[in-house]
Order: sequence, then C-alpha cells, then structure tokens
Amino acid sequence: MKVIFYDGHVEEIDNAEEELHILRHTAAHIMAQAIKRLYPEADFAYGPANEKGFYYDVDFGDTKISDEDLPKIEDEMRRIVKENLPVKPFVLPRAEAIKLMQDRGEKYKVEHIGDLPEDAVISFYQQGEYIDMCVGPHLTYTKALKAFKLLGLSGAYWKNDSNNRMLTRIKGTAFKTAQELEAYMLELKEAELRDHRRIGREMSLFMSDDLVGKGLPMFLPKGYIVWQELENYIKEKERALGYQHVLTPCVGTVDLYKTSGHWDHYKNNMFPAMEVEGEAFVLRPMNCPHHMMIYANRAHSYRDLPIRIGEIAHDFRFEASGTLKGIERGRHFCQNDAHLFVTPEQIKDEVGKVVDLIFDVYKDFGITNYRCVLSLRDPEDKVKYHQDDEMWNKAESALREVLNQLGINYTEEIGEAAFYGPKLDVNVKPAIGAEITLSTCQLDFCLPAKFDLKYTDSDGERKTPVVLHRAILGSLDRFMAYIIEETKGKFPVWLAPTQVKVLRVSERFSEYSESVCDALVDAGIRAELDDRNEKIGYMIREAQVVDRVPYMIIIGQKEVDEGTISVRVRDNTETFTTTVGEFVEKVCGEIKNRK
RNA sequence: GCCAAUGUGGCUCAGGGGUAGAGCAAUUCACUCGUAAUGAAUAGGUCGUGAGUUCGAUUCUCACCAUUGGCUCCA
Repeated sequence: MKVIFYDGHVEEIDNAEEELHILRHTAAHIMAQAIKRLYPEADFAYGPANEKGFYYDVDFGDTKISDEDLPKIEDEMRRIVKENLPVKPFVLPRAEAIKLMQDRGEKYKVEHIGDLPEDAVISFYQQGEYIDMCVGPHLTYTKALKAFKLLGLSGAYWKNDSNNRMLTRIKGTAFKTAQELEAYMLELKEAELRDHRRIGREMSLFMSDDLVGKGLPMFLPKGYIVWQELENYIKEKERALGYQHVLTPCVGTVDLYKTSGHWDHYKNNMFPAMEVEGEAFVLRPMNCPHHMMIYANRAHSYRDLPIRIGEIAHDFRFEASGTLKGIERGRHFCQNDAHLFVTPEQIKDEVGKVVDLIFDVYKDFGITNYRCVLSLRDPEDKVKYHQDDEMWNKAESALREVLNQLGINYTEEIGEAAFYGPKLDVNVKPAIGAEITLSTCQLDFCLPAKFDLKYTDSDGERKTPVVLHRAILGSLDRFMAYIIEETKGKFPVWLAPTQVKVLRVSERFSEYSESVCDALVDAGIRAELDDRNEKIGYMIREAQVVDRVPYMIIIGQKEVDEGTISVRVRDNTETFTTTVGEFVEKVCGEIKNRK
C-alpha cells in the first residue's frame, strides 16, 4: 500500500497493522472533509485512528447532530472517495501554521499548536478544499479508501477533561476490503450475543429492577450458584497460601474514613453520610480501613508478618449513572479483597506471590488476553491523591522495581493510581465497551501510617508495616461478567448452575428418570429432571441454547431395558451410553478438578 | 454526571391522532413421542411515569425515570 509522509516522500508499506492504521486515519480526514462540506461551521478537534477504527471529535456549535445524520455524512464521504482527490502534505513554520488555522476558524487546532513544543514540525495534509493539521502518513489518493462505515456518535470531552466542552465524537471503521469490513460487522453482532447482560437474562443468572435501584443487580438462584462457586474457589486458593478470612460490616463511621483519607480523596465515589444518634456513618466504598483496624486489634511481632487478611467484601460506591453496566460495574459489588501486612523486606516476595496467584487463576480460567498496567499517580492532581511526594516516589519506584525483577510485561499509566498508592492492574477487554480492570495489586505506605500500625522488629524497635491491597478476581460480580462473556454462558462443569439435565423420551419413563436424577443429586451433582411432556428434541434444544448445560442425559425404552443412560455432551451431537455409576464418577471427578 | 439513541404483554419486535398486533415463553387440552422448536385453545398490555396540545394521545410537545452506545471515572 502506497502512503505519503509529511515531508512529501511516498513509500510502499507492507505491514498489515500499519496499513490499517494509516487507512483509518485517512478515513477520519475524509469524514472530516465530508462533515465540513455539510456543516461549514464545524470545528475539528482530534481525529485519530485506533485499534477498532477511527473517530473525529467535532464541535458543531449549536447544530444538533443525531444518528439520522450519519448516512448523509457517509454518502458525502463516498463522493469524496469517488472524486479521487490527491492527498498532499506541506509543512509550515509555527507562526504561519497558527495563522492558517486561525484564518480557517480552527480554534481547537490553534490550541493544539500551542500545546506542541517550540521545535515541533507542524505539518498539514490537504485533499481538495480540505486541510487538516496532521503528522500523517496518509493514503496518496482518496480513492484508495475502499471499505468504511460510520458506526455511531457519542459525546467526548475536549482533551478528555470533563471540565471542558463536550464535543461530538463520530466513530467509524475502515478496512482494506469490503469482506474484512463485513467480517468485522459480524464480529460486532456476535459480541452483542456474548454480552453478559443478555446471557444473564437468558440463563436467569441475575436481574435488576428500577424499584430496587439502578446499579443494584440481584443474583437469582442460578447466578448465585456460580457466584458461590467462585467464592469457594478463590478462598480455597487463598487458604492454601496462608490467608485468613474475616467478615466485617458494610457500614463504618465517617471518622473511620476520615482517618483513612477516603473522606478527603474518595468522597465523590461514596454515598453520602447518614446521621443517627448524632453520629455519621457511610456505606463503605472499600474495606481497607476495617482490615487496618483488625491488624491494630493486637500487637504484632515481625515474626507474625506477613499477615494476610482476606474477605469477600461487600462494597458500595456511588458511580456516575452513565458508567453502570450489568454486574460488570454496579453501585454494590463484592470484592475478592485482601490486605497483606508485610515488612519492607517482604514486599518483593509477597508481590511475587500475588502475581503468581493472579496468573495461576487466569490459567485455571483460560484467560490469556490481558494487559498489565503500572498505575501511577498524576503529580499535578492535588485533590485525588494523598499528598506526600517522598512516599509516592518510594512506593512507585519500589513497585516498578519489583515488577521488573519479576519480569512482568507492563505499561505505565499516569493518573491511574489509588489515592494511597501505586497499583499493578491487570486489564481485560469485555465483549462490549472499554477495557476493565480485573485484578489489582497495590503497594501502600500511606494507610498503615495513617492508622499508626506497628510491629516490633527484631531489633526491638516499633516499626510501621507496609500494606499490599490486592484483589485477584477483582470483584466476584465483574469476574463473573467476564467469565460469562468468555464462555458465552457455557460454563465449565464445576461452575455450571445446572450440571446435568435429565430428559426423557416419554412420560412412561418417569420412574427410571427420577431415580437417575436422584442418584446424581445424591452424589452432589447439580442435576435437574425436565419432566414436561415435550418432544425430546425440544428439551435438548432448550437445555443446549438456553440453559447451556454441560451434560444431557436422555432416557427412553432402550436405557430402561438395559439399565443404562445415554449422555449427550453440550455442543456435541454424538452421544455415548454408560451407567449411572460411571457417569457420576466422571462428573464428580471433573467437578473436583474444576474442569 | 455529560453527549446521543431507545422505552409497546416475561423475552424479541411490528404498528400508528380514533382508544393495540406477531413470534417465543406461560396456562389448559390432545399426542406418549429417540437427540436443536408437535398441534390446538386460553390468558396476559391504562404502549416507562407525569403534564401539555387536541373533541380525542400509546402515537405530537415538554419534563422526569430507566436502559443502551460512548466520554469522564473505576474493581
């Protein structure tokens, strides 16, 4: 694919990823040109390509843009492509660049130039009447854009800052060929089918109701089975690693959260305080303070450390209404939380064990598509973070060093830290929407000091421990959402709400079917008998596409005569014949080994 | 919270200024059936809520609520 760079030289590029990026970037320009033709007052901010396509943030002034306007823009884009305009770059000195943009009424571009370093080369690309400030590279002619589609519009803040004006973001995607575009559209449709909210409803896993409140989903019997299995799973792992589990209340005094610093740095994410008998309480957004108090409950020797306190903790956060998303993000959720109280010397070892646990769990669930982030504070942000430069420098470099020593592959992100310390976050991409954090491991020199926690060291001195906050499954709710989407609701046997469904060919075989089902239930298997008078095909279909049960047992005359069962495995059309005893052994083995 | 869209029986959706329709699910009946939908009948909705325009609103207008896609934020 031929592309043109800002200095005017043309190169043949042969790298699929790069090609796609350039193609989409040019698509963004063509879209902007189309918009400018249709809405001459439009003022353009940023218009990049990304891994899914491209977008342009546009200020339409007082003009309201809605979905219905997209086809018009798309048509105009097609016209521009057809016109086959050459794409030509040019470079201007700073003053002239500013003047050009000012003359064209591009106030965002002018501001953008102001943000660029003094020695920056300021380049432009022109196609027909349209000029955009851009570093490129781009396609050489508009006709080289073969397959594109506008996907929707949304709001986006100028420079990603909610204090700034909200612009209209128009999103689209582009591919080298129409077939690839079509395949992508199909992929989007399939992602919708994987959406945990949809599957949760289909499988009766959870529900929500306006009367209960938004962001407050409720787990139904089948969903709660999955939830409990996850709880048992992670607690078992943690117990084996020396964690001790506790139970603490969902409410605490405001004073507790003033002591921890949440009141100063996290208040926006908390439900407002409630007053009773002259005392103020809050629903807790985090349970760290409770665990700090548990540590403080008695004196500790260095010999006691590390102390690992875990809890499946109910937390409540006041999340902005627009961010709520099924059980992936609600205003109530259950963290798989733990706080490790360690000596400075133990930091590396304990972070290492946490990281090992995270990847061990991911292996069990087959999670391979994740990204590690070292989340650091934004030193400019004086509100969000506990202010103590020395503490932050120490914590950030300590965590970075440990991650390097452990050989973790990560990227650093500024402004993503917790208010009390830096984090290692492990992020995944759900079926729909932006990346989410699943696991986290946070290094905290702050809270132990605020709570004046101590241990007596070998030299007899009283010292302050370091705290690691960590969540492996993150929250059980969010983890479950992710697993639902990864498995499309086809849970492994140990997690499946219904593990076996017993189906009979006719009512005549009720007695035998019941005895088979009873035997499975007695063996600890979650088995159900479908005793409706439906055709066998109908019941198989439902067990397969609605309940997504791992095993179906079909019983008819043949099985009754032979004293056997016929087993059909989810997603398989072949069946095998076996005895109840053998089947129980097989399934119990799978459950035990969490297969 | 912000930008935009959406809201019709449990679910998926059609309709449209004169007071509602389909499929699936549910219930009942018949069939007693061999591996992804048996047939028939019945029941179920003050069309998200409130106000306005109108002789008349589920349909038009406004406000509110909720949901969805993004933005900000986040486990």
